[in-house]
Amino acid sequence: MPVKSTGAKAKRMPRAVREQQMLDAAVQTFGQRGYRAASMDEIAELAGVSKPLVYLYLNSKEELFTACIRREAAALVAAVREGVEGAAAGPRRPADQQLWAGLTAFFTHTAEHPDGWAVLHQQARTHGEPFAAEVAAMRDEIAAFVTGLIGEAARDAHQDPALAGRDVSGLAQALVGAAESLAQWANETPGVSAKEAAATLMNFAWTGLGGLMDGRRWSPPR
Amino acid sequence: MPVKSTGAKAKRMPRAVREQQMLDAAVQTFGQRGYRAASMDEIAELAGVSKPLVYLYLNSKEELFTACIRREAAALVAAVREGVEGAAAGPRRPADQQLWAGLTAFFTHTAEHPDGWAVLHQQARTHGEPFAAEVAAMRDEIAAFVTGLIGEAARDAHQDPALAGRDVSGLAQALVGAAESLAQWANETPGVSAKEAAATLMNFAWTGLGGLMDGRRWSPPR
Amino acid sequence: MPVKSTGAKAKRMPRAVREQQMLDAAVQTFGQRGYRAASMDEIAELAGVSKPLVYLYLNSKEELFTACIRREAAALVAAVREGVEGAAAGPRRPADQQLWAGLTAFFTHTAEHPDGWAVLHQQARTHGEPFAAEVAAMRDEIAAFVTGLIGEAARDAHQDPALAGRDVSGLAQALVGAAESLAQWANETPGVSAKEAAATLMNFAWTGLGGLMDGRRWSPPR
Amino acid sequence: MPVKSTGAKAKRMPRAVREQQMLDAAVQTFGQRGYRAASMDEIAELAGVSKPLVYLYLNSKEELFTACIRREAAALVAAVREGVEGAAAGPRRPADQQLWAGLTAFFTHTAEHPDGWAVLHQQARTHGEPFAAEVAAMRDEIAAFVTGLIGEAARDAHQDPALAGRDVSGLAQALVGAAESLAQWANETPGVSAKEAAATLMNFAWTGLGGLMDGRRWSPPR
DNA sequence: GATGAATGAGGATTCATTCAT
DNA sequence: AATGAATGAATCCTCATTCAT
Repeated sequence: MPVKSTGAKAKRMPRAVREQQMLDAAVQTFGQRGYRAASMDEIAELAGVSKPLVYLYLNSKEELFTACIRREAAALVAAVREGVEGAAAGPRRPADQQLWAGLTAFFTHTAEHPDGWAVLHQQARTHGEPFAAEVAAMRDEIAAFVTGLIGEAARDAHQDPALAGRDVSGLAQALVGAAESLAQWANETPGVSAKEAAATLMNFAWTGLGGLMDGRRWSPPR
Repeated sequence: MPVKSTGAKAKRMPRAVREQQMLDAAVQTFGQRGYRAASMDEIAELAGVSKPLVYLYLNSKEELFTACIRREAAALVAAVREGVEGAAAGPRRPADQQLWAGLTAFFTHTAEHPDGWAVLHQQARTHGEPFAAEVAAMRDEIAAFVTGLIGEAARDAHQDPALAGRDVSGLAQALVGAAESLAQWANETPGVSAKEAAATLMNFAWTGLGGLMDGRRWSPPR
Repeated sequence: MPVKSTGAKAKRMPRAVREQQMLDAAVQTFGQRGYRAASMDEIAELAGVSKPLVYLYLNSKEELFTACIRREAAALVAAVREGVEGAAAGPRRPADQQLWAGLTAFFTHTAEHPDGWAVLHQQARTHGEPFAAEVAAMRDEIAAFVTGLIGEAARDAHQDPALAGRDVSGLAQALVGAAESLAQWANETPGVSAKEAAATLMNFAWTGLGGLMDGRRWSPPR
Repeated sequence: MPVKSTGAKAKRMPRAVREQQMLDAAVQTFGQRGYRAASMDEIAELAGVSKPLVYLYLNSKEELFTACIRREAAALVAAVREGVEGAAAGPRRPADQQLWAGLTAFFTHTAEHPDGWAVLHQQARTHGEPFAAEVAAMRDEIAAFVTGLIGEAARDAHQDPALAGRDVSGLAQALVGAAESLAQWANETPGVSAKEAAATLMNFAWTGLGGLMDGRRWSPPR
């Protein structure tokens, strides 16, 4: 059963397709080698094209990297969005279930696209303002999303949000950071599934949030 | 009028001192530029010595980097240890206060040694097994430490600590991620101090941990 | 409403026209960037055609450059010829006025086609025998022309040409070189008009020639 | 008779020496190939060193080129200066003989250093402001020098030098162009020596200048 | 008549690393 | 104990040129 499509040596394909192939190769290479260590030669070879073509379409290593970041960030945000909103055509689900769905989608996506996640989490943040800014935008988008969920949860519990706006922001930041770190850990540690990571975080986070909303606090001595 | 101070042009100093100067320069350079982008030229110049001397003492870029990681990891662990144990010559303090002391020490140390922290957290983990392993050892040491504290806390509360080893690893990861995220957020957001971030995290973490140890869990639907 | 003008997007034009557009673009690019720095990409874009078409019509960068040289050289020679002969349908003018007319035409043309002049004077002479030979032919043509004028001037003055043939050749070479250099200078220096340059040279040259023909000489000491 | 110095494979020489070798190679290559066509590879090989050493000492192609221009310009100016002043320890010579000495020195030097002259005259002027400025400085120095001589000559002849500054610039341009043209012609035409060409030029120039200073002018018709 | 897709070859520049002193 | 001199091996990027349609 010979397949005609996506074969290794397919020549003369439309630009849009080739571009995606290049981005695939670039994400993989950047993710595994790191931005500096990844060579354009390797990326081109992996994409099955010559180097000049990569430059013709993507202009420079920097622009190629930026394109990778944008694509992967958009894909991750979309995955989380879909996880939260996608399934529920019916009545709005409670906030905790929404958070759970989002976290699951997040961990699933990062587990399925480890290179993309490495690009976002490890590479983009460590190679200068312009790249970091690109990721910061995504992170803020997700943080805002989580912030909304926490507020909703407070209302669901018929409680005055005893949490000031800045508290909520801080918590969201902590949550996102924890999630990022856990995703990394889950990717690196054999035998840890996305679901498991999601459950761990959810367990920890939701319980903690619950406690906070009950008014339990911890105060530094003195 | 020979000067003895650590001034720039001090010649003929003992090997140990020269080595520390080189490591200082290397940590700074690796932390700010990244492993690949850091050049031995720059490091040697910053250390005020010639390149061959760097090679004479530290053999290769890889070994130099490893030496940096080891030194910074040891310093961080020591700082946390000292934060927890150092002050308390008297009776053992309650576990929560120990954890608070540890977190504060951690935050303080990383804030005061941003390059060292960058080497450990960003560079070492993204440049191949051998380096990552070095950091993993440190992380495990800290995780074990925290595990001990949690167990202690459970005993303080007369409860069985119902947390398995891997759970603890995951929690440690989450904590570090949250801490890092909060630290960055605190740095970027005007009006949020590092201490405040630490308190927020402690609040969140301790409440959550407390909940967990009380047996409160969150379970996925169905 | 189809437009016939030489507007940018006119499609399907006869070969001769397209070729001239390409040469226009090439002369401009070669003149401003230099032979090596000019890229076929830039030329094609400036000409408003695709690169393969340039190759279809002109075969290679070398041939394109040669075509530029030939066209510009021919245009310059024609301009000078026309300056000298064109206006005078009546009786032959004295030699000095012919020379003046030729120089004026020369400086005017080079001032009006700076890129073409740059191609001939700067680029063609600095990129290998084949191109230089092309220009040398033109230069010799002009030199011969001037040689004739000088001889004529001598006869006009009813003097035995006290100048041997080789002297005349040398003088013609000197004149042409001086003219070329002045043209360059006039192009580069704001505020120097073609007429002014022509007058300067004419003044200098004609006076000098007059002196020579009067038998005034300068001899090296000893 | 084996020679130990300047042998092809002399290793480990002091920096200053190596630098001169590199400049020698660079001048030769730039002069013959042109700035763009000259490759650093070729220069390094011709200099008998590796490419990195060229970069270590001279930083970039641009800086290397600038260094060439500076060195050659200084050498040419020095040669002319020495030609004019050097020999005459006694009383000041008449201006015409000084000019003759200068021209001869100029011709001799450029004939003996054709690559250096090509760098100055052909390459430096066609590759952007910064390089051209470097040469313009030299040209101005020489022009000022010649201007001085002309003024002196006028005073020698008890005449007001009726030449404005820009006239002098134009004349200098014309002279250089004529000289270069003559030099090339002399090289190509069998039986014409460089000295003869110099005499021809001197003859032409001095007579012309003399005429100008006598107030003889040529005026366009009408 | 005209072009989108593609590449082999080469060029400037940098870097980790080593000798010889 | 310390260094000035030197390089092999990449790396990013560009360009003239050609197919297949």
